[in-house]
Amino acid sequence: MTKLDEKDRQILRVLSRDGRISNLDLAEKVSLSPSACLRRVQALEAAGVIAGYRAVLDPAKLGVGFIAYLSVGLKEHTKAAQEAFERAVARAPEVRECHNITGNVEYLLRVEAADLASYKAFHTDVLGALPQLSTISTHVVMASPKDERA
Amino acid sequence: MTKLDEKDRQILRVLSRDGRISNLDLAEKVSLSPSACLRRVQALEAAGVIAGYRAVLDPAKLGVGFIAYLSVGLKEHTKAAQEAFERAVARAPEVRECHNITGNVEYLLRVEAADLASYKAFHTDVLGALPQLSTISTHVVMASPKDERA
DNA sequence: GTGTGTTTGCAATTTCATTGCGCCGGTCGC
DNA sequence: GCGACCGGCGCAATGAAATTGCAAACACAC
Repeated sequence: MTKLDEKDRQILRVLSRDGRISNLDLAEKVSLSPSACLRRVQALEAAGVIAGYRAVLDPAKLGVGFIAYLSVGLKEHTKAAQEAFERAVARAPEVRECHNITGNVEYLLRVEAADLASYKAFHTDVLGALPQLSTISTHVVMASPKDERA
Repeated sequence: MTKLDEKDRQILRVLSRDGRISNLDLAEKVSLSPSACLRRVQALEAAGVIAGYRAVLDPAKLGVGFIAYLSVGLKEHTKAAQEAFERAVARAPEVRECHNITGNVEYLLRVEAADLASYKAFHTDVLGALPQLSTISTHVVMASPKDERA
């Protein structure tokens, strides 16, 4: 993959909105023949520009009624402590995202749980079991006016 | 859609990892015939459990080298101020997510930009143009050890 | 046990993805 | 300027997959 041209960007725009559009429809949307279009998509996949495809699920329909972002600070900033924390987070299904950020705290987590009660359980059982944590603050999501990565 | 059974959950699990798996392969993975499997998928889509499909793009390959989360506080907490802010955010392509959260500040944003310079431009031109903001703090993402919603 | 409403698997049909091939436009070397 | 070369395109043929009708298997309720 040398460089993305306007057609490639168009394809990516469409696919990031509808990852399961048929190649035929996609080709029409970007004004290409199906074969040319498919070849571009394959090239984008091979180049890693398209990292994969996902179904977007509705949390509410799955019984997830509690979503929060957590700022988490560690006691020690050693490599070992960070790795231990990241391992724990990787294992916890409630944690959908974990970002290592700059600022007062080291991590920002996105946590999804069924309700406040199961969030509390997560807080106690998962977070409470980690000795390396110093500060935790919970920010409950009340709404997401924009969520393009949903 | 009455209720999700184990097969449905299995299907959702597979599709959220690989949204473009062929129905044939999916059917095999969940031990169903292709037709039965497809009908379940269609039902899940119709019920809104599957809200859609997306291609996951690699930000780095697209020239996005700067990702940050921003805590944003408003001066006034009026409905009008919130709506104005949300409208502005909806228009800004750099903002990929905007969550209305509890805590010291009202909003948490995820912003993606090409580099620090273009982030600064966003900060000045977009955020600087909003009179209703009181506090902004930027948390640069250094890494994302877990990002299931990517 | 029988009726009712679902869900399944099979098989036929249609639609789609995929690939080989020749064509066109642009580029480079001479 | 001219011809060989390269990259990308569309067309058409091929094979694979999605989709649907239908009858059997199943699950319950009565």
